[in-house]
Amino acid sequence: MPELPEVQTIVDDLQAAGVMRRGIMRARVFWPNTIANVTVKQFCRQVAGRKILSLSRRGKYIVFRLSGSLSLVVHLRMTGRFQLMPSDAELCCHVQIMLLLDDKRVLAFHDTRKFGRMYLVSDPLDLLAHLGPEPLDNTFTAGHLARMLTAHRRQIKPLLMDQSFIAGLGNIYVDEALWDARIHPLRRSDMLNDEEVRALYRAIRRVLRSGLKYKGTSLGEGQGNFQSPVLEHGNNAQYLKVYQRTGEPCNRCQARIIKLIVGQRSTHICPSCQVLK
DNA sequence: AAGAATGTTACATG
DNA sequence: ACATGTAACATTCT
Repeated sequence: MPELPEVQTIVDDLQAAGVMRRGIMRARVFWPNTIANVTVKQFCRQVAGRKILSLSRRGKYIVFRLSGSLSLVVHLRMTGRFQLMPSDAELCCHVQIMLLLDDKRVLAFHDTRKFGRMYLVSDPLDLLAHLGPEPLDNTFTAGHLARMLTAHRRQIKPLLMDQSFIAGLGNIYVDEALWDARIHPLRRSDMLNDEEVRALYRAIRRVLRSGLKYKGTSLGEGQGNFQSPVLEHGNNAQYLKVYQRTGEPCNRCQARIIKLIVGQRSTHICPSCQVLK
């Protein structure tokens, strides 16, 4: 569910809520499969007594750097979220992991579909090495994107969704970026002209910045929907131009938005603005 | 009640 | 080797 702006919002919220410098008294695991690379027993033993030194994001991963050269790396997948609550609060049945902090608060990992994963690693770079560049980094330029695109001959949408190509984009923001750049999702990556590549570069950064500005995209009130650790929804949904707007008029040309399937994912386009050449 | 859902990955096929 | 398709993970919402 969460893409770069949602994950960054979660990291920012946890920092603002004062999670850094807090100690972890103990951990409880309710869904063992959430722990990806060690046993539940190892996880609980390793995490207890450590202090949270820093929090950061890489792609759609959250990295908790802990004391003693250990990092807790979390991927929320479709429905993962963090909740901060008093230690005497009742835990929802979808809470899969619970971290008891030394200030009488609980950092709960809530995940209805149970696809989320946590890793304990000594060096996060090992786990994150497969990721492509950060799209909002200063070092990521349009020229850089152009070279990356011509190195493949793939459909542009699945390529942008590929985390080893570029990190942090998912189904919503890719659809939005392609609409913004007027590019059909099935266009071959190496066939875009310079103008289209520059438009795509600007569009990717624009839609991500919009998501960040409005603290993420929440599409409804359901269990799987995006919610930040302080239990707030993001406000970016109102600025979406195509995602989940099937049948509604295009903001540029009034043509009706249509839905198609690309790379097994639902895809929303304006059939008039985004033509397959 | 069938189908879809903000993600990733292993495996199969062309 | 590379591009693409399928299934799996598990649950809720429409």
